Amino acid sequence: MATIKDVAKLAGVSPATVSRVLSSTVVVSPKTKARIEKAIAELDFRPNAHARALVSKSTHTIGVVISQLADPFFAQMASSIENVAKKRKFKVLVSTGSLDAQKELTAIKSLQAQRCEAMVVNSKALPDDVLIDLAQRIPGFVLINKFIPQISERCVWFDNVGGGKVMADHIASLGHTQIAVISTKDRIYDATHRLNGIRESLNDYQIPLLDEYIAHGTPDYDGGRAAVESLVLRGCQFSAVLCYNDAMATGVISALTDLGKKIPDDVSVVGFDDVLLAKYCMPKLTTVKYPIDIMARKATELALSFISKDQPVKQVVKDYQYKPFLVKRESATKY
Amino acid sequence: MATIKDVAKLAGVSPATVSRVLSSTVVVSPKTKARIEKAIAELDFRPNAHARALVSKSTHTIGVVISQLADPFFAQMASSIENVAKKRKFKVLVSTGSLDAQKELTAIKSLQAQRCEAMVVNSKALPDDVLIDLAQRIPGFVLINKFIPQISERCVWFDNVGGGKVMADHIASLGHTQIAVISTKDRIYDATHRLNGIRESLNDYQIPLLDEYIAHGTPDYDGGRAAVESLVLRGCQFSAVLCYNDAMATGVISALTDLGKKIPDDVSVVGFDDVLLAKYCMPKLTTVKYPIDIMARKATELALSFISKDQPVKQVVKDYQYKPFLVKRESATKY
DNA sequence: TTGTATGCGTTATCAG
DNA sequence: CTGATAACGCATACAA
Repeated sequence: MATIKDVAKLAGVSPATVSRVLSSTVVVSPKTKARIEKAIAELDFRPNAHARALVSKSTHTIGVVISQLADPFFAQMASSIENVAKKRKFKVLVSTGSLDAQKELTAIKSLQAQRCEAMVVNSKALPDDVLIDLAQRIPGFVLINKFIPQISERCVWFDNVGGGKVMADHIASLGHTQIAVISTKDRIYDATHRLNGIRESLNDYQIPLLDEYIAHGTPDYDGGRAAVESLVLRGCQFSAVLCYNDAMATGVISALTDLGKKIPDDVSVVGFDDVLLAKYCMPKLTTVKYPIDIMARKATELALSFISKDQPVKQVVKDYQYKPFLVKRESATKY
Repeated sequence: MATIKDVAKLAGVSPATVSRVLSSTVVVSPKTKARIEKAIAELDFRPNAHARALVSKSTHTIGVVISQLADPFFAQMASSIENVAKKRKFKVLVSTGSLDAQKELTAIKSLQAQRCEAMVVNSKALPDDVLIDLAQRIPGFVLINKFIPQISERCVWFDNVGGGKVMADHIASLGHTQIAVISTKDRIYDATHRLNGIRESLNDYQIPLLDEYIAHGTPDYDGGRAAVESLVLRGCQFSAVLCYNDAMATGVISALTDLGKKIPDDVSVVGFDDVLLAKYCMPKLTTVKYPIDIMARKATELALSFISKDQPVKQVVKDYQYKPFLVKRESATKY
């Protein structure tokens, strides 16, 4: 690939002058400018971003860490981030961490090696102290899925406990008393928080939640199916199922349907997240809204604001918590 | 952030020696090596990827161009690419082109500026001659969604015409004669090809396909719904609907259900792509499999092979065409 | 085994 | 308005 020198030679000027028309920051005579532009086009010259990064000490890049690209939830998140980044002329570098602390750290380090100025990370596995350390080292570091008091101003997070409450409240107020919960196998705090919320709510309603009524599975369609099977195997009787996410809920519905149950007439099912799928499936999923698009947008703007030279009005906000709310559709009804 | 000089100073050696332990290509005495590693850890030193790229003239990066990250189909594709890239220690740079020729070109140029060595691009809007030109300029350039004779060895593509045939054949052989087609509003050749395949098949079966039985909509759930409405408005009578993709198919099912139709008893619906959603929804979608995961893997390996220094056995393959096949599930049945 | 010097492709400073 | 020149952070050829 042609370099700036090649262009300079072809146009009969110095590299410096070529650089000037590239950045169009200094006035260059129209004639030479035209000559240079012609040379650029002729050679199909593309300024080397690495050389630029090196000398300008800035990359205009925002790094994103998520567990997996294939998950619709994360794809949505990455997409939202890219949208606001694009507006600010920032490149996006996506790295996946797959629920593994080592891999998450590797992903972040790789992003650091690329000298990302900002970083939006969804960390499922890294301990808080590591994240705190990272946040203090990286100017544009923002967490998008958890709250850590010491770096609260860098946390955009979702109230998972509240989310668990919302779904349990709904089902309880609908008159259900035999309630099963389907959670994820992955040992991640989201699941624990949601379960805690469910417990709190059910406790308020004085509805028991026995351990055997809590089943686990992979956080997808198949996991939902498997969890239902284990529930049935244990002889559990239930008229409502609260699921860790929407994908599991669709699996649950499928498995229950196979068992001859009507949804929601025989069994009510509630999902979590409100991904696109929830609206598509039949019956449409009653679920808890996780406003990941808004949150991702906020996180990106926040990260970018940290590295912006024009320091605007100092934020008074302590942290950025987003609240869940119920989206009532068709999969849950009165007992 | 600390540089190699800082590390060298702290360890009391020259930058060159630090570089040597980093690349571990030359033997360094255990003692100094230990000292250097201690310094690296102490300073939290992360080699600057840009400086490395500059001097080594290699970035170990593969660029990906897709229209939008949020689409499950593309998310799946990006994910597959990342998986094989990761194994080869390649970074992935994703850029979105959103069905717009200008934006697609910008995305590719940006990737070039980053000096991506390989590139897997899904181009919906760029004219063939531009793509040919690009392919000749960029060593690791691979197209993942179309066939262009002049650069056939860089084309990993799907037989969309065959896909259209497969779905129409299925429905026709099931005894349907009143068939509606729902296509996308976007003027992209995929849609045309699929439609051509449908026409060919129906022609063989001597089943007419009137223009008014072809409706268009955005390629998503809402577009599917809207298309059904316009079909009904026109007074079309049909017992089967062939859809441009799975998302539209779910919209179609939803709209028809609202109209009091039973799927598949009253109307059969066939999707396209076989994204995750197709298995999740109810009834489960009968659809045409688009093996995007395998194709993405292939495309990545191909792109990487083009830039690999150890030139293996010269490929005899002319191009990489993937064939559609029907996935029979629940949404289509006999007339 | 280690250090010195040079260059990768740009931008920025300083003369002219 | 334009041209040298230095510097960005690192890897490597060449010396020692």
